[in-house]
Amino acid sequence: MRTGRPRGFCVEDTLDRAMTVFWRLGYEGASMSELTAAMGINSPSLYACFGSKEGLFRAVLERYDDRRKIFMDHVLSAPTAAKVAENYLLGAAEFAVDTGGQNPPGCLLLQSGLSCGDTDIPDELARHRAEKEAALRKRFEDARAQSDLPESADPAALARYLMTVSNGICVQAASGASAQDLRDVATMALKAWPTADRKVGKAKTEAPA
Amino acid sequence: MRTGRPRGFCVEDTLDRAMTVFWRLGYEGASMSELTAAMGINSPSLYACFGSKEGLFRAVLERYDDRRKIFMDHVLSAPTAAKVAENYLLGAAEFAVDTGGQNPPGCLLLQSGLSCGDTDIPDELARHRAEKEAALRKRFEDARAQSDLPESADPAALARYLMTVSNGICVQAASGASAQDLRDVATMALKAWPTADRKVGKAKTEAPA
DNA sequence: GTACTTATGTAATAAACGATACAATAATTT
DNA sequence: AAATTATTGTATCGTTTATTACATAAGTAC
Repeated sequence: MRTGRPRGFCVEDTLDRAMTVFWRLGYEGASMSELTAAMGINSPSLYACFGSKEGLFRAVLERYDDRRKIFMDHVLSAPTAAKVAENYLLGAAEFAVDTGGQNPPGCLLLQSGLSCGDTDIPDELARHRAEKEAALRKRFEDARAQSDLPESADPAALARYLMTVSNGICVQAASGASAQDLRDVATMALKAWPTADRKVGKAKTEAPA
Repeated sequence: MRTGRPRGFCVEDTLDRAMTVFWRLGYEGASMSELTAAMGINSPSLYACFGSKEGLFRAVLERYDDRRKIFMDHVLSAPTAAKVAENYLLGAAEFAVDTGGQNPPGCLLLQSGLSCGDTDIPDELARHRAEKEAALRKRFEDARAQSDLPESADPAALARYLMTVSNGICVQAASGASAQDLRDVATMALKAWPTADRKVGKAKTEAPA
């Protein structure tokens, strides 16, 4: 068994509390004293466990990703590309206003460091966001290969579109938009989703669903 | 005339340089030493002129608004609501990647302080964004009153939708998206724009101006 | 029980932060 | 020319920042 004095706190719990602080105040705005206070530990314990402030933040990011992965897996497993898009945007709308736990509305990947002073945190966050976009793109490539999307559709553009709206939704949530506001935005954005190709010589209008 | 030793620098020039720093590093990430270095003045001059770091930032915001107002006036003066939406989103796409001067891609109203430590900067920025949204909403209310928008259209929801996409575009730009990427996103988002109501038995469509 | 190993709490570290005191300077006003 | 007034450069203020020494505590291994 592991020797030495056992750790007196639960790593996951402290990460959740640190996440809330980073989320609310941003990476730079979150001071070590605020973090240790929220986590209920002293700084030496924090440094022994996470190495540095940046190390703590990366651990928080990893935990955040774990949670988002559950959501993304659910989204990506939808039967059609259109349903993937719908699940993603409506899910993002719900997620953005869900202050479950004590997290502020919005998205950690945006709030914690869209811009930053001395570190490469913004790049790191952009990379995480790009990963989500890549997952969507791949899903849409598959969909097109299976004729679930028209040939004229551009999987990368569709994925980017969804990410753009999703990020916008997070910003709106952080600014105080309501759940219904964001659902409406998501629903409207989905109206732009491509339908089957229409070839020349065929009827160009279609009845609304 | 004004007595005393004259100021040795141009206020507007220094504001532009400070804007770049805030834009790139965020409100908190921008240190006074970095600001004074970029502005080419010493801290006493800065404090004499702007009062404090926050005072400087608000002056920068005001200058930023002046510039955006020119853009918004142009957008709002478009003849139809649909054209307003198109000008706004495509304009946002151009603006977001335009690093004219030395500004980073994106939008100051997002990058400089989506989250922040000790000040109410995020609220202040949200208020500025809300003003833009309100201007759009008002324009769409007028449009609906003039039957330029269907009666079923919700001006507030339309304005919020555009702001959401616009904010998302700014985030994408800050993450390195290309101008063409963003134009494509804007174009796709515009596909969701409402067209004339179709009522049963009555033709409500009208010829475009 | 003694040695070893890891974690904890207190207190302190150097560096950076935003903000000024002060004397010198450069203009207008009388 | 003397008095007044605002700006400038240098150098520094007290705080706060992230990060550690160090002695003590709490476990396992022998």
